[in-house]
Amino acid sequence: MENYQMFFPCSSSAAPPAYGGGGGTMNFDVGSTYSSSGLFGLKSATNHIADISLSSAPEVTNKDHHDQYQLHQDPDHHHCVRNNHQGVESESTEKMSGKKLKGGKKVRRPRFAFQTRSQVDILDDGYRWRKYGQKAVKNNKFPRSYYRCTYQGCNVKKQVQRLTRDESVVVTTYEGTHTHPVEKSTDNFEHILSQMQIYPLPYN
DNA sequence: CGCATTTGACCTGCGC
DNA sequence: GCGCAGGTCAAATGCG
Repeated sequence: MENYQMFFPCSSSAAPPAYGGGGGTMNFDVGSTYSSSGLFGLKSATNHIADISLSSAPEVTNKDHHDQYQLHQDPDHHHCVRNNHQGVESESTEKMSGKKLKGGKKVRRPRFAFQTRSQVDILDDGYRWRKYGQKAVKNNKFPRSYYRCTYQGCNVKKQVQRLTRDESVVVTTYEGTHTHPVEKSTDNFEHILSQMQIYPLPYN
């Protein structure tokens, strides 16, 4: 049985900024990403997530380089992490995502990263993903894997990476919004999510 | 056979 | 301009 432990670093001492109302239960107000289908479009997830325990994250701040993932979202800007460039809205140009976009300005899509403690890299969030790349990441002994939702017309992507500092921690970054319902029953995960408390970090 | 994964090449942005 | 790092593509390969 996997033990998924969500890391939502609490920065209780610092009042979170406006979005989502700050603090409280499951209150993302992040425009497209938190769609009607749920968190990151995860309406729910996982058949086999059995024991997910909320945690006021142990110190996960990672000063070395881009490992510095913490729960964050960036509707328009890149915050803690280097989630820069990327995100072309147009479906037709999706293929060019991250590549040249002649004459066009880039529109950044919101991204979410969160950490989970898990033996496995892939959280079964109920959607079907196809791996399209893997890269070694600097200052990290684990590679980062890139996945795309396989549903036709859905251009949601996610990245999965394990932290060097703590091998049991998996960082998942979602980008985009699912345009379709979840493909499997994932009631359990939905229940988990409904109980989560989110404490967004302040941005600098 | 069809679909998913692997993996090296390629492209782009950024910092120096 | 150059090198580095991140992100994507696509051919090859694996698997059911």
